[in-house]
Amino acid sequence: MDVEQADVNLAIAQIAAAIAEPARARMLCALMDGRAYTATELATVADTAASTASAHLSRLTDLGLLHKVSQGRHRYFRLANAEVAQVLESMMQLAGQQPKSIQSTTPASLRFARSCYDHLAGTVAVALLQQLLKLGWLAPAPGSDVLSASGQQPDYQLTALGKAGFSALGVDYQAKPQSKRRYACGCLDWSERTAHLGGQLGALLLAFMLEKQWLRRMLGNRELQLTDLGKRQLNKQFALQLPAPKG
Amino acid sequence: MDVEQADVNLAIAQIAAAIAEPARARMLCALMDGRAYTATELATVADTAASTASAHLSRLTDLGLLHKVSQGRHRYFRLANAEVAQVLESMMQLAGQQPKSIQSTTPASLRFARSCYDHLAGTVAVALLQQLLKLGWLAPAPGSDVLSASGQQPDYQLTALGKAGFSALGVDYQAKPQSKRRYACGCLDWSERTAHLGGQLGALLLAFMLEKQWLRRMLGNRELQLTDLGKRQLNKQFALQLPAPKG
DNA sequence: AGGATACTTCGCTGGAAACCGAATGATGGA
DNA sequence: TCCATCATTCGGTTTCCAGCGAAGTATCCT
Repeated sequence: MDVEQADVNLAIAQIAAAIAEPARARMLCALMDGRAYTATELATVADTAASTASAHLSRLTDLGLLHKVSQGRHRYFRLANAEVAQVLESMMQLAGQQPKSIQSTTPASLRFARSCYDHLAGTVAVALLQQLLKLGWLAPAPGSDVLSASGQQPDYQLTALGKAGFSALGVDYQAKPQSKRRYACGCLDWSERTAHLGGQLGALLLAFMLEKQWLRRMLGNRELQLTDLGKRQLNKQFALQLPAPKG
Repeated sequence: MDVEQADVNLAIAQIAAAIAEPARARMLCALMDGRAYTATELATVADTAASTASAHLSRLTDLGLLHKVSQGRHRYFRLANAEVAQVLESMMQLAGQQPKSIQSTTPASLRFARSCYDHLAGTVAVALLQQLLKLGWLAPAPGSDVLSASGQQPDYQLTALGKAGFSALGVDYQAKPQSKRRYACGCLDWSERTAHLGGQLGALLLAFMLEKQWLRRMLGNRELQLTDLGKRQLNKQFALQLPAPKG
């Protein structure tokens, strides 16, 4: 057996060892839904102390099985790529079962709409970003990884269509050159686990929606309430269909 | 998380743990060529003592990753099914390499043609069985697993075509009712690692080929020499193309 | 029948790693 | 600015298992 082959075997053994620990296997299975989870959540899934979970997550990340995205004081972990999912998928098949994901225990009202720093987050925000991309108002910026393969959230740029649309709405999309902040970028949504719109444009948009009474701040927390006006306007301006906020 | 999900995670962890040990990973990678290897060979691949390898192989077999076939004093191990190979394949892909197999160190002359107890084995025998199946002289017996999924080698039966063919050749395919021995069955070939023809019919066929001088016994070991006559006859009677015996 | 070969079982040892709690950064919210 | 929360690092304990050799069983080869 030649040296190169031995390397492959060793690599396989390392990968398998990373999955072999029941706590880590639980984490990885939970991540099979393709979303990102925080370290604390994964500690819950794994049923271990936070410190133990942290060590597990470090190992999985170092080995390249997971991808880590820091956002504020949270660390979001997701599967690094499709190949990792493929390995887990094939093992699940061998185990004779189908993948499931863990249940989210986030309060429904917070999941629906809330502020994320200075921009909108939650179900509404995720749907809005996807709609803006679908309508062609926004486009991924050149050189930006759409699927955040690099671990960075993608950048977006306004299209001509988007500029016209926001102008017509009365949104001053011409951001003041506020320091070096990114203009428009994806921001990982902690309830939906996919991106919503962040950056300067996201902040402008939230300010606009609050000013126009599409959204109302709830007292005491980051929850936002979508008004009837807001619901109608989102539907009218962006053809956005939303489910009723549960809870 | 519900109970059923926890079971899946645990199963995955167990599978991964079985692959995680470098020695076992080496064995499994060697088995990726789909052939069967003996415990001793796999101990060599794993670079461990025979006793250690035996424990590893037991674990892999108990977990359902390997299949064990006893033949004489040898134990042949192979991957249990395609799903296992799929898991390893995906891990190899993740490791960024392609599978290779270990080199066989069997003397070439022995690999080509030899006796296996009382029937023919080696490259010639494997090719012959496949040709008999292809020509329709033999067919898998009903209720017999063709791919030895049950761990048993498959049984075969002579078709009408086969009976006519052997009659014309002068092979007395009507075996004497020798105890309870199987009439025609696959027999794992230790150099080719796929089945050749065993059982009463296999024994009859070898006797016939020796009598007709298609094969000659070499002195001192189980090696058999394919004569020029034998080569011509195999080609004429069975349309069998053979590579030249190397070594 | 006897000797060689293939494999397994047993008992023991050593090293690797999973685990937790406490202490220490890092960040957001009031 | 202070506090709460999220996450990581550190130290010490415990559990697990891979490893070997020796002895035992099965099978073959002559």
